[in-house]
Amino acid sequence: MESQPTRAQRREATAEKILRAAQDEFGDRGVDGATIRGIARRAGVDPSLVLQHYGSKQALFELAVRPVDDLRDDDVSRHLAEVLDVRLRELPAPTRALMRSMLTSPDAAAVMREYLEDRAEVLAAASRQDDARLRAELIVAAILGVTIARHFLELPALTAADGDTAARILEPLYAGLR
Amino acid sequence: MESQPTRAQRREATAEKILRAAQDEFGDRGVDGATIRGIARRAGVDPSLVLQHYGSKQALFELAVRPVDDLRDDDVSRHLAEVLDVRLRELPAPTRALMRSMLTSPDAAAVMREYLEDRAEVLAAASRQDDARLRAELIVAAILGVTIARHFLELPALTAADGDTAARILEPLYAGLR
DNA sequence: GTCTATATACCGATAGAC
DNA sequence: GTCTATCGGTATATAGAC
Repeated sequence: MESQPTRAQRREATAEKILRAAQDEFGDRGVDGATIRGIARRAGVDPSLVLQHYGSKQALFELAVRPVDDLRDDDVSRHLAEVLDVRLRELPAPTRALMRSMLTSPDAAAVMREYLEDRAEVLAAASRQDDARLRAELIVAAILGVTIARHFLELPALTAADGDTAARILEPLYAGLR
Repeated sequence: MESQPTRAQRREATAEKILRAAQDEFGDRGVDGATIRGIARRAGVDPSLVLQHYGSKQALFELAVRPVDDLRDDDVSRHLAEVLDVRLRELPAPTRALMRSMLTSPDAAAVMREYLEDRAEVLAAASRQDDARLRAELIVAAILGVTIARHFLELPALTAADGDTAARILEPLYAGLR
């Protein structure tokens, strides 16, 4: 119907490129440190296009940090090994952007809190312990700390370790949940 | 020798007041979010006095986040209960300022890494396990995550819990270190 | 549709009046 | 010693030229 890629398609492709650049920039510098200009530079577009497409820096941030479902948490017994294997390797760009900003942006903190509460609820639901909810929150908090120590602080032994080894050491935390 | 409080004493008192205000401001907004003007407002002094006393925002930050020795970690067996009891209650102002900025400021991240490495080294030294260092780093990382979840994300069950209960649940982590 | 130019608002830091 | 005034820089966001 149209010659080559549609105008709408080209516009869509540019928007995608900007969003990915935003995730990288937010992931490296945090909400406050990131700039529209920096995002545009990464995407290879004009700065005004960024706001043309997404309205404001804040709106773009909220799209950029929408958590990805990279974990299948239906199998609780495999939860730890899986999550650690994922968290110790590479962090998805939206997750990295969210974590980088959660201590300085109330909005990012709220998104992270809801995400962790969801995961804690799933974990606690499988248990019959009366303190299951506290145990579950301690587990997700511990994994959060390990992820920060690995990707943002780079503690040496933790950075060198693989997911299975770390999972074996943290395993006892899950025993109390059964 | 001098009438009432010395000029030097008054100057010292003002400097102290500014430093405490800076710890609060950095603790609430992070390095980037904090402003010289905001610190001066909290301290009830003129903005120019802040730089008059401390030279630059960065120099003031480095003084403000100097970690406090609030933990006696010579007794490893009591380590967990003690640290959790402290970390779950109130966070010292310098610690709070350091944690708030560690994800967005490379300098703050470096200070936090060194602090955690020190603590991990002390913990690992008491063990004869060959993976003691990794176990110790996992422990300090977990405590870091719990502290963030409690004071910055405010996970509900964790916020309501007391140190002893949380320590009892996390206790198995230490068993593997012996 | 894309980019240039700019309005508006803070910031850190400095110089100098009092 | 303390504060006023300001410099120079950078940010978001907008309006209009092309």
